[in-house]
Amino acid sequence: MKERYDPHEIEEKWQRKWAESKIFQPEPDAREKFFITIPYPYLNGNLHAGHTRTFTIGDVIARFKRMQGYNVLFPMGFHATGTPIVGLAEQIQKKDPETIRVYNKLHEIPMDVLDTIQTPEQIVGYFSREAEAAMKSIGFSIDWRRKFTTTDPHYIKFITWQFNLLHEKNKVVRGAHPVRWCPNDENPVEDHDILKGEDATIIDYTLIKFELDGDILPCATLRPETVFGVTNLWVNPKNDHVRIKANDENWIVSKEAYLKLKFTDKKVELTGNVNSDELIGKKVKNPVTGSLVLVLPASFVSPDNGSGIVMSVPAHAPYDYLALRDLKGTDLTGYGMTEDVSGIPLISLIKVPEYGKYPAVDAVNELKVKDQNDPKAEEATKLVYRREFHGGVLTETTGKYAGMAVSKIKDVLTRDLIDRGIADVFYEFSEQPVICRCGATCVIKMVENQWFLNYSDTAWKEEVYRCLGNMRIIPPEIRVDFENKIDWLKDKACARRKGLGTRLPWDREWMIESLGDSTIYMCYYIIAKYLDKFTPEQLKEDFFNYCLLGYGTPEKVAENTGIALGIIKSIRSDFEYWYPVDLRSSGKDLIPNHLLFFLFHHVAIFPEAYWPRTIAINGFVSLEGQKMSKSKGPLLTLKSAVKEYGADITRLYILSTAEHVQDADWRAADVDSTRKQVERFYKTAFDIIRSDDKDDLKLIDKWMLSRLQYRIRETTDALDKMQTRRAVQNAFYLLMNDMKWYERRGGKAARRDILGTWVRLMAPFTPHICEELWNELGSGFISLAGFPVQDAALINKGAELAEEVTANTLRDIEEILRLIKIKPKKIVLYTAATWKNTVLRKGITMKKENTLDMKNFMGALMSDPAMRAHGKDIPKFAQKVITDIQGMDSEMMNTLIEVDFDEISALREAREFLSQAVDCSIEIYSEDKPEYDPQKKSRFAAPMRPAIYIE
RNA sequence: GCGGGGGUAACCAAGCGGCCAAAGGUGCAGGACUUAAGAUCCUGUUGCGCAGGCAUUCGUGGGUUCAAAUCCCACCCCCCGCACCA
Repeated sequence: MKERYDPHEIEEKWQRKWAESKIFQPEPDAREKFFITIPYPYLNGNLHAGHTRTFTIGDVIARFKRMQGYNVLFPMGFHATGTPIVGLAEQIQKKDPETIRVYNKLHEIPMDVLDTIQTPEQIVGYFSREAEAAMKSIGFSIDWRRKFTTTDPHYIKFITWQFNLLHEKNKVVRGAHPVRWCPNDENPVEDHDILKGEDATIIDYTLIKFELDGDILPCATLRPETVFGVTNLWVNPKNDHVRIKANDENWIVSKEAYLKLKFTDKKVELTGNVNSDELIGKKVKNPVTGSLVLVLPASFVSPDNGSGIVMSVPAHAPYDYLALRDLKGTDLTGYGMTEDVSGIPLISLIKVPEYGKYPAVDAVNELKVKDQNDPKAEEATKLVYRREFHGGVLTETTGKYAGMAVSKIKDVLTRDLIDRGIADVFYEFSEQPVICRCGATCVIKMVENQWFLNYSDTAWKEEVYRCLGNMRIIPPEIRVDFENKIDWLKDKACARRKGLGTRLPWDREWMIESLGDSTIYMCYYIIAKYLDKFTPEQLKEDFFNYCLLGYGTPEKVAENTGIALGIIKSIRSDFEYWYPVDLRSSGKDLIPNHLLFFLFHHVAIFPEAYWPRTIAINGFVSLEGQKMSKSKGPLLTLKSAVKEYGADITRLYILSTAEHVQDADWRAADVDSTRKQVERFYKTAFDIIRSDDKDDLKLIDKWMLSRLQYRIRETTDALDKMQTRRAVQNAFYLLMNDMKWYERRGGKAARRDILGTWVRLMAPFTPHICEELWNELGSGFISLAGFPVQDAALINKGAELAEEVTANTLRDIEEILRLIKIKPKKIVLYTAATWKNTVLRKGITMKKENTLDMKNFMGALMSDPAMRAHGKDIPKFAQKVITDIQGMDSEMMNTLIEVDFDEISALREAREFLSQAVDCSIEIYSEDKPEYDPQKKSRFAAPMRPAIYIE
């Protein structure tokens, strides 16, 4: 080995040797298997620091498990399905300047190369080559024989089989669903297509059909239960209204609402204009209560929201109450009305703790809202809504719904009303307007005949729950996330009109959406090793049915497909060996989508024995505090990080900077300091390897070996819980500090031994440098060596206490010297008298028996004749001992009473060290027999705390 | 709004009932080494203190306990997700 640490040389060398010796290409054997997968990367860019983190965590666990003796399978593939790559190809072909800039600067693709990746196929080819090279350059222990891309013909056969199966099992069904739609492009709009209104969500209003002489006045509301409290309808005289035919009904709505309705699943046809005067002053029938109510004018009614016709519930809606109040004294005879509007009685239907019978009235008074045009009306509305939603209960007014919580009523009631034919659902953006990149205003369109995965199916959800219940989730806190998301998941459209991927086998104009085709592909890694043994055409349904599900017989499959019988049998037995997935480790962004679907599809397709075992989640990576972005920057590619720092330093840094779901922040300054630490590690190791220390083990060696056991235990425990940061802290930084102290204390004899363990402890994190060092220390690859196991026999509490006393004493002396600011001539230490140790032990014993108080303690002590000799010193000391013991944890107490610790000889062994450290001669006595004690300092000695006298 | 996570010293970040004035790293200051710089190693980094001590700290305000950064209650602030998009 070389004296100077050269990461790139070492890393290339060991990566070559790993590949040559094929040590990461596992085959089934007698060992217990461990199958770990990380979601394959999507090929619309280069791997970045986020991938680096997720994949490195996976690799560390793979290496850790391998060293623990598991037969580890860690494969990798590439995801290319969907629309982004097609879109990217179009942008590159168009030479879109922004795209060119992003891919040249952020993704570091040279301009001449960029010219050669014009088609989706070229893009996929380029990025998969780059990704593989990058993952190799950072030393991932991946079995590359099993790589594939989701656009491969073999894979398409696999997905075809899967979807046919799901279709048969009724997991794929037909339906309609609302999407954001650009009428100009005639396409659904995705987030990045939106110019304005990105945050707008689709909310569903209930449309309640009030009747007017054979016409229907639909009123959109988010609170359908308030239909029981309707006193009138509102129409804005300034708005334009139209009469339309909606399916078989005649509706009257605002002109704007008509335009929106055209995109819904209703067949609408314009049949004429309607003047506001034709509506205002008329009486309409409430379809739910049957009562007749007036249509009245109000200025707050917007034509853009809902149908443009609003039902009025003044008891619970501040706007309605205000508008009604505003009408007081207004002359309505122009509308042909003679009714006294001010006499309309309010109808209360919700009881809520914060308010009286009419919450809207109370809120308006509370906030002193002037009229319907006062901005505070909005505030009052939100306040009432919030309180009624959370604390409100429906009253008798609502008939059979009385007693229900407001928060629970909406879906139930809407369902009931739709079933009775007196309501509909109407979708509306939560914010308006929503503008497409092309400049057009977006609408909500019902996409018909869409294919769905019916995730909302409760029986299916139950199975997923059961699966989750038997799984390990890391970290455990996020289990509740999964539970919530399972509840929340609705049917998911699983087909698209464009993009790369697999066609829906029974409806070939649709492409299978790309999240659906990546749910059970982990089992495909098992097949992927054999791809040269058959053509895609040979992969018929019964091949998968047998190999993955065990249906049928291998002989029949061989006959039917022409695939060699032996191959079919091998694949099936490989599957039975490797499956299920033991660990799927992923970034937290995939929880509400991919990981959820991963579970759903596994429970739908496989028997319980093959359901996933563990999911682990990690957070994102930011750069110098800034959020990373593939499309906007900043971006740090894996390739450039490794190029600059080397694989081991990059790995160690990214693992040590954050734990679990926390986001990691990549800071160049900190990476630099990691590099220094790694260099120091290398230098320390180099010195030890070069040296030739043979000596008997001293107390300090025993201390160091004892510390090492503790670090082994912590590192192992941390890795079991996938706490990479804690693992690195223990295996690297804390152990490094132990080594510093050990060397400072003159430790030598155990160094080589310790290094052998240390290097193995570090091997999962920094495998290359550890191979290089192991090459000098052990035999074979360290990647295949045994992970250190704690040796309880090497734990030496006595040695640890000795070092603790030494270190504490040194600190005390230094503190005193700092304060008195003199150059000492001589320092004298006095260890505590025997009787004080006896008192301490007695105190601890009594504490453990829960009998320790001053009275008991004194009684017990004074009953001992040997103690009475110190009678006058005992009370004060006993008091101090009680206080000290109160602050001790049980481990410390046990150590102090169980370990036979000779304080004075420990200090004597450390005398030379202490003396050098403070540059002064040191004498050590026991308080029992202080040969030199001019200031009577020895009486201040306490166990583990020698008295100090400085001349 | 709903759901989840989080607020700890100059900064990042551990700790989640007791050796906690609080791990580790960074930064800063001092010292050792060196011709010097760098690297490395020590020491310090809330305040006060000429004997190892004391006082006050862990978002804010209350409470429980012999003992709270850690448990309970209320409040304030920050971050993330809410879909048909990978």
